[in-house]
Amino acid sequence: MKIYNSMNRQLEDFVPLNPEQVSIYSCGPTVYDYIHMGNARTALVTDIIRRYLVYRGYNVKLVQNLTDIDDKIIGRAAELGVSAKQLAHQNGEAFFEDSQRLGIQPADVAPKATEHIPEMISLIQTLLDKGAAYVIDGSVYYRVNQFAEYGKLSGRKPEDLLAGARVEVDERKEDPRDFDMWKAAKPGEPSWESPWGRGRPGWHIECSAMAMKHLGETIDIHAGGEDLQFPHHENEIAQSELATGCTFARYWIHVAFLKIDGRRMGKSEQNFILLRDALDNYPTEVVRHFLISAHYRHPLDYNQESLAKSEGALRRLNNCLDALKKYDGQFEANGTGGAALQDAIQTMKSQFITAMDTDFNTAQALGAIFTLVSEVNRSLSVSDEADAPALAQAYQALTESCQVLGIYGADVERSDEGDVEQRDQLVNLLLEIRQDARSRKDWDTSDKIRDRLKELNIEIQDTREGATWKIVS
RNA sequence: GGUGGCGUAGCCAAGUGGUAAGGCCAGAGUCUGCAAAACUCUUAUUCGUCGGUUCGAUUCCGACCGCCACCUCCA
Repeated sequence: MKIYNSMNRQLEDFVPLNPEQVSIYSCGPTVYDYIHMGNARTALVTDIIRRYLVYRGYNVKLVQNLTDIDDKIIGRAAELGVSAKQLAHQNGEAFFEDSQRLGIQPADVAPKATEHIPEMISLIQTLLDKGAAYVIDGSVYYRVNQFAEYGKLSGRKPEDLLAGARVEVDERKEDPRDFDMWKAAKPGEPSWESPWGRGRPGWHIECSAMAMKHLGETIDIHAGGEDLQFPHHENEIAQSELATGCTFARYWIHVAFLKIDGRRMGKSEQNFILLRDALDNYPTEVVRHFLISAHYRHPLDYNQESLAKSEGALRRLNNCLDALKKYDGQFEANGTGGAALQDAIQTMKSQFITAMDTDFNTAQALGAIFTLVSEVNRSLSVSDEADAPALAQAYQALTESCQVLGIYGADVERSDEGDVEQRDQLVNLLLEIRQDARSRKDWDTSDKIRDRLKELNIEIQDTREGATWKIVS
């Protein structure tokens, strides 16, 4: 298995530090609002990496943090007239809810910054003791020139950083590159007691402290949006590695940006798409398919057309899987046919693994899946029962792969079981009556049933084996 | 200004030093009382432009054009 490590800007063999358990830290959202599609992309990439590692036999411990105290939260809370704590709590809960709706499996640990203040203070103190930090007016700054490797993740040289005309100059800092780990409290803002007076943690120290607390001094995979590479991840490395003397993270994964209608999604552009809004308009699997239709290191554009394409692709997949379902488990059925299909199944399996093994190439993996879908449809269209064992295998191979990607079977049946059963019986009764009418060539009655059911979002399909129906939206 | 990335059919998107996955759309067909749905088939001598290396490049190198991201809070 290979992972593109942004630390070295190349594909590297993935060898976990501890073969018994792969550790992953994923930078979660700052909970000043509902999460948007960009957050969702990063969270989904992490989810799929984790699912795939599990599929490949690894145990995985995933930590995904929530930044629940920062300037934006304080500012937004003030606007809304609620406490920062309350706002962060609400949005944190909403984040879990939205993630679940996207079919993201919960992290093993979802630490919150405000619940790790002692760990952060302790880490800051360690850095102060090592001379890698200094205190000014109750704030603590990291002394970047104490860390010789600063810039190694983002590939930036000190002079490049210093030359940046856009760096905000804080005259009190020794070096423009220095960043705060502890911010002295301002009146009216939430604050915590510390050896340097009341204040709150800086953004970067949160992740260093929480990652190390829950995963140890060295973690296998650290993931986040590409915008976090600098300065956030760079600063995490500086803090953590200077404090422990160990490599902080062995593989750095950066997820490319999601764009909206060709433009960068941003507050200033007024084009934020919230995940919950997308999920109100499209099924979970469609949104997931869209998000993995391009490789995670390439930009992806969110627009109606793209989502419609994913809808079409999912329809094709689901039709195939629905048709295949009746063969589920029939491995021992009679018949030796389906040799070509057997080959196609093996090809799909190996292509799927090759694709995912190569830096989690979900787009390529989807290609393998859909190639087999065509193969299956072809086999199904000749409808040779001798193929049953091969079709059963195809069903299993397909659902297994799709479940790694989370594009099949994620939806939960929401309706009450009893009602569903009764509805099914009623619809089947109508179909029976319609069939009687059809055998009398009473097309008026037949069409009326079809049309009226259509109005109720129940679509009848006349096939060779008789009429079937399904709910459409 | 510095750093990095991208440019593949109508659209989206994989990919490889040896001759272009997959999806959507479109066209044709199968099925059907009609329809819808579904399924099948077809659709890039060509991978931004121009050079170079090579027996051979979309794939490597160089230049150019175009687009984008980061350097500031941001997934």
